[in-house]
Amino acid sequence: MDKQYDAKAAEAKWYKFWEESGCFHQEPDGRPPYSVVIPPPNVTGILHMGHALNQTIQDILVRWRRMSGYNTLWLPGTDHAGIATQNVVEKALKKEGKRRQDLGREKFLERVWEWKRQYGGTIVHQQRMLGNSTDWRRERFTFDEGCSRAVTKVFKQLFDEGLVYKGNYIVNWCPRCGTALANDEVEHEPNHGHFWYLRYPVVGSALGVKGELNKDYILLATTRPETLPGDTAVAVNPKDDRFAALVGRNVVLPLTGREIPVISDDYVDREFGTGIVKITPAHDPNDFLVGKRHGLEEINIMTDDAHMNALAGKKYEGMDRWECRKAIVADLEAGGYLDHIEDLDNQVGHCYRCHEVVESRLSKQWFVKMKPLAEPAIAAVKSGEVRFVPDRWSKIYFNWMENIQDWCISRQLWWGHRIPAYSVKNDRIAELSNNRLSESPIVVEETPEKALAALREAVGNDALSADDLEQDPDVLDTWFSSWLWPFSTLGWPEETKDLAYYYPTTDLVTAQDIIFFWVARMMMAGIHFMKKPPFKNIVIHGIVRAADGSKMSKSKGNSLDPLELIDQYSADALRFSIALITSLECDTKVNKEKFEIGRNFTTKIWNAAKFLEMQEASVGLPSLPPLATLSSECLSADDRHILFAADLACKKVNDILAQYRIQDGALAVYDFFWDQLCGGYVEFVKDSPNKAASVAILRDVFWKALRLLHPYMPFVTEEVAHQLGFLKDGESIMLAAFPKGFAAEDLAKWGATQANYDFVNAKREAITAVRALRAEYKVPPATFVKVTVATDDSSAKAEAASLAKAMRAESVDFVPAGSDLAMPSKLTKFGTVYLSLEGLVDKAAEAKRIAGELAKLAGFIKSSEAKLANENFVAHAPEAVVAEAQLQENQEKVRQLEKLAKLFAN
RNA sequence: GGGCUAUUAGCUCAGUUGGUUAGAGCGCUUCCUUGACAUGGAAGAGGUCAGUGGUUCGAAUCCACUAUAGCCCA
Repeated sequence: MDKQYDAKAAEAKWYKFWEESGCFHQEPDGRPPYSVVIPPPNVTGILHMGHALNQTIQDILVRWRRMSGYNTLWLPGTDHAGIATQNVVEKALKKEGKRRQDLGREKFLERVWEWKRQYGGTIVHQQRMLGNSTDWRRERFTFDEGCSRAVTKVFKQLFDEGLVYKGNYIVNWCPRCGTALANDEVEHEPNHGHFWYLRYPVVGSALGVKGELNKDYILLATTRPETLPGDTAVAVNPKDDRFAALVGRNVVLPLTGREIPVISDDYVDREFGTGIVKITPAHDPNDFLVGKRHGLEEINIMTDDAHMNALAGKKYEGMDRWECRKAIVADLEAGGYLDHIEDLDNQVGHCYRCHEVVESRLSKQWFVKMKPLAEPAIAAVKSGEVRFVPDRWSKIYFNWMENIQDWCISRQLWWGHRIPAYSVKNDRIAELSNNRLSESPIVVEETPEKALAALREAVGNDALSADDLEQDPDVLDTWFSSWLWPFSTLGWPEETKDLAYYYPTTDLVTAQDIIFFWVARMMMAGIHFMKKPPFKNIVIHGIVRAADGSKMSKSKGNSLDPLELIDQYSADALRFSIALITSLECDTKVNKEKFEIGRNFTTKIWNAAKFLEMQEASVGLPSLPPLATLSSECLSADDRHILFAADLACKKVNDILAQYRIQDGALAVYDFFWDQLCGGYVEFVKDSPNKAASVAILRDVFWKALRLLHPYMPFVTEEVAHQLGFLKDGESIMLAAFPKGFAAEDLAKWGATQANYDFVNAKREAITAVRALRAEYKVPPATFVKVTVATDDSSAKAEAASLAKAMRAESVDFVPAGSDLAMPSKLTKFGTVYLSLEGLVDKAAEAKRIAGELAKLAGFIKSSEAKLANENFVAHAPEAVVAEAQLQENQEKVRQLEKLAKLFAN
């Protein structure tokens, strides 16, 4: 083996091999399936730390299951990201001085597809760098033919079921993107705004705003004065006595002279502002609902790019909404309507794509009725059929699902699944229906041909031709295709073998921030269309944050690039580090230094492999005895210890991964490899009395360790497995069996027992104790010392040689337990170890140190005695005996220290 | 306003159904280049488990309240 591990070469080589030899791909068979669909990244995206974390977790689970005998599918793909992708292409067009309208819809879409062909592969290429074992032969795209068919079919079915409807409703509108947004595409952020207090004269009052409050005029507060021309009422709470006399009267809407009523509605918060609120049904979602309840007029005063229209009044027409705000405030002040202004911190909605301030806007949109879909999705989690990991996310899920609102699914974009709703052209309907209809019926069909047939029937005219039809210009929200991802990607609506075998998928792994966007909706779609929830377990992990806890963002410059980290530390290092520092319970804070952990571990593995190779060379690989031929008599305690430890590690890792405790698994395998294997056993092997047996054991547990590690560090484990000859050319560790530990009878035959395991751990404790004594008494590292161990354990003497080596002792003698030697000592589970101090020691300093330790011990003894004096403690505590033993240990320590105190006293 | 979560060593985090003197990694101090590995080894220092009260023989762990921080929804 080379002196150093070449990660870059190994990673390139093995990924190519895995992908080309079909290691990632399996076909349905008789084994149990384990399937996972990847959260499809945005096709315009590039790999970020969030992907690295999310996909590392998935790959660990997938590789573990694959090695454990499951027929495993991890399905990759991307989503078409309506707004984002359209924006990217529009930006490119802008450089050519064009707008998408200049090209026309068809030509523009060609451009987008062209862009997709050229750049859409970026992120899937980057995912390969991570080592993902995704089945690329099944890669899907939310806008590919199959997924698109699924979308159309679903839309029609929901329409036929009355669960999709078109309505004139208030929606979130992004004036920059020029499209409607779903509620959860709006991000609310704190804003330092103002409360403008306005006076509206009461109709019939002579004094108006100069008169008496709540008699001649009313006072209300608003955060959005520019919407004033759209006001159609002012409202008070029905329980608010202050304004009871005003309800039913009219007030004059300033600047317009329009008279609007004072209404009463429970929506109004008596404590907020003045307790009177202006109602603008066309520009505020709450006001919209109030308006519906009271039959108010809806006056839309803005254009779709947030400029004022003619209904806002001649003076304001054409102004942008912020400009108009200034103008209206100035005019209100000039007219004496402005009472005063206060500062107000509130929340303002922004577009999650472009960050423009979202405008509430009245428009015709398509919606999905969510309540009927949500109910079974709630039940599936309540019954335990689908489980959240960690469980607490189910509360968040319920909270959202139980307060669910209808989902606005139409988007005024070109890039996306066009809504399959058709009608007769507006200017043709009267003629074609023989003047029976003034407005065309809308039909929803999967193809234009079917739509034509349906419209012929609806209109009652068989002469209707394709040219008379028009399709709804809008497209569907990207999530309307993503929510079908777990089954559309498996071939639905076709009843494919894959679908029958791999659906429902097993685990879904995703971050907390898309539980609503995606997870909840997939639950609804899966249950509604497939009659089965789309997955059994929903594993939610945190978000990767910068070292200071803030969100990573390019604009802040605090983000880490996973590709850069791979380049610098290797993909294995990135994966292992991220697994080791990430708890499912909370967000992960990362900085560059954290990735050194993984890199150092890779180096350790490589060096340990080199050691094994050397040992094999010195013994002769063919002469290593098979483990089955070994028996207890020919093994040392350390041999038995590592066999037991390896067995323990295998069982632990399997158990931990079954609970999705990725971090604990990383720690367990790290501890086993570094501390047990390298720290303990390798040192022993160097001087093993039965070297051939020990090297054979080392080889066996090393191979187990590599496989335990493989899900975390796929590349280095593959490379080392081949270097050491565990695998032949053409084989892969990713298809090797995941270790489950040894057979119980083998462990028994080898004497690899818990007692032996504890014994060796005790022995290591004794070694540490002597090293600590050496350090305390400043014995130079090169000096050989004399050690005495007080123990009655007859097996201890067999360890004399290995103890001497580890303690750097010229002799290790044994005396019966309880012997009282006048030397510095430490109490260990192995026995009391004594260090002979033939060298020089500062007696005064020692005496002082010992006095300090005695004082500390006295404290412990006192508290132990108090416990034991407590009758309740003795009666209730099952560990009382242990506590008593503890007391004796402390008293033993005190005796030793007192003895030493005398030794140093003069 | 409604909901969720967190607070343990300088930092990032473990701590599984309450049970000896609370752990790991990084960082820090001291020492060591002896034949796998200085991307390493050895030994150390460092915590009244946010606070207060309660339950219990016993609380980092269970309960209540308080403080601080964060997230989601309205």
